[in-house]
Amino acid sequence: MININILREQPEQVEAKLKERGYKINIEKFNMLEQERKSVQINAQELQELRNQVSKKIGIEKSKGNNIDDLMSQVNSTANSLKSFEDRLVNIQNDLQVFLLDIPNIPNSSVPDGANEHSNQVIRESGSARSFNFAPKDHVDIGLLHGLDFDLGAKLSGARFVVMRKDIARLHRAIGQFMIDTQVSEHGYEECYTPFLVNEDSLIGTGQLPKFSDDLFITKKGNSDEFLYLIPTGEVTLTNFVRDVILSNDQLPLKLTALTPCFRSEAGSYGKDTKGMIRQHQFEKVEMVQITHPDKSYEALEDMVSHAENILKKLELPYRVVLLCKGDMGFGAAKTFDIEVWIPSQECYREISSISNCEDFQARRLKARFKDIDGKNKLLHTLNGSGLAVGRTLVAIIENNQLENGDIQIPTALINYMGGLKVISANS
RNA sequence: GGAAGAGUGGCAGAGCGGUUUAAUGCAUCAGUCUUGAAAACUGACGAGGGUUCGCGCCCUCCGUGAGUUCGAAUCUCACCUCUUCCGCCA
Repeated sequence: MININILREQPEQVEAKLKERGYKINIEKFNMLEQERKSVQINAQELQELRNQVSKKIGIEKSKGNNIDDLMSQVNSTANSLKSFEDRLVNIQNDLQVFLLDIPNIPNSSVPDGANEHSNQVIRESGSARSFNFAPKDHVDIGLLHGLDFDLGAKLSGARFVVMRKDIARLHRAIGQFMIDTQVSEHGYEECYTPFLVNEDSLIGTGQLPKFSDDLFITKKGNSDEFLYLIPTGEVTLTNFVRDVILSNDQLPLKLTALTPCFRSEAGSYGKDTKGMIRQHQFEKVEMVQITHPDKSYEALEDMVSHAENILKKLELPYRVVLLCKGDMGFGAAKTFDIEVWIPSQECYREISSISNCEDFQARRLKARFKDIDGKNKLLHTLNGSGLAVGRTLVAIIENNQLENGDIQIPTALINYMGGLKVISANS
């Protein structure tokens, strides 16, 4: 949620900045809502004050045994209009909230202009795409030899689900373990285990709701009308740790990580990446979250990018770091770096991590604050990023490390996690 | 799933229809004293919002949501969470 005060004071600037990221804000509507809110709120509060004072008097006079009829009629005469102003205030504040919750974050000034991914900037590349002396296969064909079974996934659950068996299943598990171990032991994150089902408040806090309910899976509790959402990312649970919390300065930064499954409906991506593991309804991801002092968040963003890069370096996978332009960023982000890994079969880089500084956008929704040295409560900054997506990493390893006979070479960093296995063989 | 009890400011804990501005203690912060610290003393000390150039004034919040009342932390109803016991269960 953007700062309503900035919207009040500099509506034109806000409008211009949001336009750059492709959002048209209705300033006229906002001004109307604000104007009404103001007058209704003042009226309501004045009547409340009157009621409070008269009620107090009634108590005093009554205890003295005096007649209170006049006071009673005085307060009763305003009761109806008080009720109506109070109701109107609730409604108008609701409308304002809905209006504000719909608005995406304002991009940081260091974010390049541009309407879509074509304007993203490649910051750096690492490693070079391996040259094959045979025609490399894609991970679906190689995976077929190793226990990667999309047909079985479809039978059990439908499209965009997969079953892994044998060495591939183990490799997948090894990747996740390796990643979270590295985040904890080398990068100083606190390991967490969180629920995978969350309530509405949590999703509003991180910005998935109310706007993007289409992208989520909803679960019903038995036959009751209670329901919970499956998390689309570990960001939701980890970031919501600080919802309604006031941290002290010495608790910052909070660095959290978790290996969680993620569930996405992928509504609106029909026909995109239909083959293979790139885009699944269910996948695993190691999430990094940092909760920082507002002065430190951009430093933390750079750190988090390096933390994700470190994983790819250890896995010896070629990748590049991309700075997203204004038009390509997610709803809550003020600045985002994507890390893309080389996928030989597609001869292109594909997103394997996305790391964002949300500044105080989520913190305002979450009421996540800290007590500054001046004793005032101020909003924190929240950052999140993948470190990394496990399924896509598996794809990258399968394809980049394939041998001509269909075997897959295990990256050195994972050999211990594979019980010493250096190659997984198609015949085993 | 059943039974009983409980949810009040950072923590502990009083208040159970009006003169409360939520007592008191601990913790925290500032000051006095001290070479310094501790102790003692003095004072400050929840959150959000409205309005004002500012001092300030005002509103809302005692698990959540409805309700009763001129007036609710206090009464009623529903829900949530926690504790204890019983049942079931990985």
